[in-house]
Amino acid sequence: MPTSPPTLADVAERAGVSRQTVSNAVNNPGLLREDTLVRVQDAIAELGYLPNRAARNLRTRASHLIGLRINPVQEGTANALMDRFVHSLVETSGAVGYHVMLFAGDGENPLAGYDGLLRSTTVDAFVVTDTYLGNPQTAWLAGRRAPFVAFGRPWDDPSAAHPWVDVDGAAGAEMATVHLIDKGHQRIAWIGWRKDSFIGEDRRSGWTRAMHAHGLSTTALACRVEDTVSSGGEASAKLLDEAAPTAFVCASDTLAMGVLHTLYLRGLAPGRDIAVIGFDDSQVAQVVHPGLSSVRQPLEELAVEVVRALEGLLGHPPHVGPGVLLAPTLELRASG
Amino acid sequence: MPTSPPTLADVAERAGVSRQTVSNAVNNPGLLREDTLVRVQDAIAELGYLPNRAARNLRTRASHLIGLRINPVQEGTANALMDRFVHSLVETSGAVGYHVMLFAGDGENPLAGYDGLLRSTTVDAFVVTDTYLGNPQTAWLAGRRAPFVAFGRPWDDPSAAHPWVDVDGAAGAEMATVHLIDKGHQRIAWIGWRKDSFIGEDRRSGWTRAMHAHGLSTTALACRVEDTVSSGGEASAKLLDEAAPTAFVCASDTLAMGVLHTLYLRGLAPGRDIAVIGFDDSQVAQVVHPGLSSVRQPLEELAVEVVRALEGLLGHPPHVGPGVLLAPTLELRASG
DNA sequence: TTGAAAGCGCTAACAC
DNA sequence: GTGTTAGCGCTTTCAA
Repeated sequence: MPTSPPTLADVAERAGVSRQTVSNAVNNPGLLREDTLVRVQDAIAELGYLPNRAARNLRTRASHLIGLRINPVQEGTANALMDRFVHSLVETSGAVGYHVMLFAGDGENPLAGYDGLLRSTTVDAFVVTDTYLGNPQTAWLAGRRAPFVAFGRPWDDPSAAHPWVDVDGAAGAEMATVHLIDKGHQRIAWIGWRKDSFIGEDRRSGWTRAMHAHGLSTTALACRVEDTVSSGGEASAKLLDEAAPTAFVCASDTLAMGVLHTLYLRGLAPGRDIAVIGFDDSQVAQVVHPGLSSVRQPLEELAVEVVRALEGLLGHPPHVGPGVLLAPTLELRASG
Repeated sequence: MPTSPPTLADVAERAGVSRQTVSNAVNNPGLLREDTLVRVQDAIAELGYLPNRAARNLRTRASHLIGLRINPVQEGTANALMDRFVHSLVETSGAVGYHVMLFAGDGENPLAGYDGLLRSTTVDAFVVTDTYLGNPQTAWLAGRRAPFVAFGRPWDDPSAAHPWVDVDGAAGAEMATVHLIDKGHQRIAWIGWRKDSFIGEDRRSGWTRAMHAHGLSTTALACRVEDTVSSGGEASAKLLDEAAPTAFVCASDTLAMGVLHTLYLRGLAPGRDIAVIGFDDSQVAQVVHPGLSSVRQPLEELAVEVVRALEGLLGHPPHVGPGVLLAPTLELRASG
């Protein structure tokens, strides 16, 4: 920068008022007389004044920064929620004066990073996303009375008092299954994650619910595997051999890609011979031939709710609303 | 938070020294006598002291924040560089005491956001990524003497004096083409972007170079289209009809997915009948059947160079090194 | 409605 | 080596 930016004092001098009056013009314009306000605002505009963040942060004991820990990209999977979520969060929080600051998780210790940022008052609050890991952060943060909003329900502790926002995975799987039933399918298989995944079991319950509600049996039509393409491929091959399903609903697009792979090897056409629906509406689902139908999480809407919760948390007095559960949508393409 | 965190004064009192000595213990430990240092460090540890960021920022006139503008996710494409790059950047910059702060671009005005963050001294520097747009930011930032590092060469102004880091797209396309030539292909087609894309033309030149170096003709084997799956599909269909290529090198994985689509429709097996190589090594390339070979950008290494440049820029005195051009790698899968 | 005084927590400069 | 003084730019009393 050529020279240091103008300060409150510069504006005050130019407008012929005191520094406090300028501060009021910025933060409580209602307090000023009309003509004074105009004069100060003119001076602000002429000088291109903007309050110094560090000074304001020091004084108000707030950084207007939201901390978000990001994990390494999972190569070889179709997982790409974060990209969309992060962007939505940045947009939404920016609109109410907050910025998103990223920090890295080291995988080993999920708490790493949180503590330091809190103690150094670098961030005002956190958005915690990887609540599926068994969730030590949320408990720890809650114990520390640190403000945070979780993307993900407190599965293991329904009485948890922190604000959260989540997507109704069961409703998503149910929607996909009902759609297939409406198209005439009766033997609809489920390929999901291992039983220790709350999210996986939740999604699976939507499939079960839809099947049973329509008087259809789920026996031998489900399996639980690792979230990899090859697992999805093997699971679908086995199911095709042993249970002859006409459709698959999967807990992820990654698994669904495995199913498409198996169909391809067997000369079966997705959508025509066998229907396939994935989960998350990843870029992969969008560009793969012939198009993979998928349950799409409303991440934009979710970010709005997260920011709303954040505002409550950081308000005076702080306010914690009830958890918010959003309904996903079904993106239909040629596969289902 | 239950109570406000300890300050320098708290530590000083506990260690029986002055505040300045504690500050020195943190920032210039070499200045202290051994036993004093130990005493202060003990007090720091006992209290869990960490310097208050806002105060330090105010005093040192630095925020230790790097601004990164992110754009909306491009749905329907395979573009996913940012996710990997952002993570690498966060990790690398975190290691040297910087955090990455995100802000949103509004698409309309590419300068929006930059100015305010600069004037409010919210960030120390920027990392500018979307230099392909015609690049108004870099020129504007340079004119404003704002510290920034570009991911992307100053295509339109080779004399630009700002630090930049880029990936050698021509080398990537060349590598892919040479690989195909080594496998015996002679009629290798190029599907690239429209001519106004510097990056696209750069990558294309690698294909041309490899072909000519091996005495192969490029006539009628290239086309330039929009970066969409359907464009890639149509272009490859036309090329197959009119020029009978045995292999395709594409400027993006998105285009390559279009090629795979065409091959599928014609009953041609990728890799066996027709080879296909994409660009960027997206998740799509990794999970699609039967595996899409792709040129992979070394984003981790790139982030390291970006941070190195940033450190130079923010050092005393500031130092601007020459631009850095990194070589991509070739990820081979069944398609090529 | 406006201004004066104080201080957020820290570090740079200097005196001891 | 260590302590003292001053001040970064802002907002929050409180007085005028």
